[in-house]
Amino acid sequence: MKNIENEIDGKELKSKTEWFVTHCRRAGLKVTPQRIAVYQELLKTNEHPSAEILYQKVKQIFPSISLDTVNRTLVTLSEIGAAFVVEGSGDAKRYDAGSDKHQHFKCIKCRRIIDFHHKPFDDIKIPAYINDKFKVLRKTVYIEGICDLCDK
Amino acid sequence: MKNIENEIDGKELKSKTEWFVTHCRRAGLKVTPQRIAVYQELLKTNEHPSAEILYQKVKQIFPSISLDTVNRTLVTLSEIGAAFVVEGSGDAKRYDAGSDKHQHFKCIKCRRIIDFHHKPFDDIKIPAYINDKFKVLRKTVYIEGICDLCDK
DNA sequence: TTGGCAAATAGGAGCAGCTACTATATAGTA
DNA sequence: TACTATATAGTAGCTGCTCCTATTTGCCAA
Ligand SMILES: [Mn+2]
Ligand SMILES: [Mn+2]
Ligand SMILES: [Zn+2]
Ligand SMILES: [Zn+2]
Repeated sequence: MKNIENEIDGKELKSKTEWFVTHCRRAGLKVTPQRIAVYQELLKTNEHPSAEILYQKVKQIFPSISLDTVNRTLVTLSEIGAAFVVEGSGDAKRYDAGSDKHQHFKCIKCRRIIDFHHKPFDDIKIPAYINDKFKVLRKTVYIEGICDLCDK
Repeated sequence: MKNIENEIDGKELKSKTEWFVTHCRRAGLKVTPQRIAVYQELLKTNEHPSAEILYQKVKQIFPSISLDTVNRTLVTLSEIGAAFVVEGSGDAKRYDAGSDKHQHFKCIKCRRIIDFHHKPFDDIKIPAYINDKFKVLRKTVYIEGICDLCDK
């Protein structure tokens, strides 16, 4: 098992931010401190935070930011491929800036979303009749259950 | 490809309802006309309706039913395994009474959820380190993209 | 460097989709 | 048939966005 739970280091944070800045410019988006802050907070965690959680974090270093800006920023990040939504049912949307291929285990009790990477899941083949009929953009595998902390 | 788009026939509706009734009794749940109606409407469609859609349908034959009852009933159905939620992001929960193994294609434009069945997706193996650490309840594979109707 | 402007933000109102509450009704049973 | 725990209808309340408007700001061009 490839452990992908280690946090991002300062060097990677910097290089990813640089990529993000050029990527924004290329997409005709302004590089605002709010956007940088939201993106960096998302990069720094592997807890798949909701907009509200990110809002609380960014507010500590940027007290005037609004929740709406965080939400809009997250939509923008998704559009340019700098983040994506991890699907959930009913609860708040959860975001991920992870660029490496990986999958998720979701605890139905505590709602934790835990990264793992299982190579065979990357390689599952989409049947031809789906590719012929639809324009496929993404395939997703996830596992649900009770996590180690909740199962006592 | 196994076509699973055909609608349920009267015979199957009846037998599934009978199963549902005994299953409710066994679980100590009362068999109310509202529960039967919601369950049957869910059986009759393969469009993965939201609570609101089901509410509109059931109301036609049961005008006094409340949206809350539909929502509560759907939670109950999920608890006893008579239905499940198809995950989505942000929108209303979508429900499925399908008992046969199958997967979903989700159109990101029109939000249609289309059934298909690809045997290899049933058989994907969960890595041992996940099974060892967590109690696995479900594994899910889905495909996202643009459906044939939206892609013009 | 500075000025103009389109894009972005802050703050708040509005809305959808549940979920909780309470009085009434009813399924299961004795 | 009568009793009681469960379920329902109607409504209020809550969460998580999304829309609206006035103000600010990043970016570009002069
Ligand atoms: Mn992840
Ligand atoms: Mn289905
Ligand atoms: Zn847990
Ligand atoms: Zn579509």
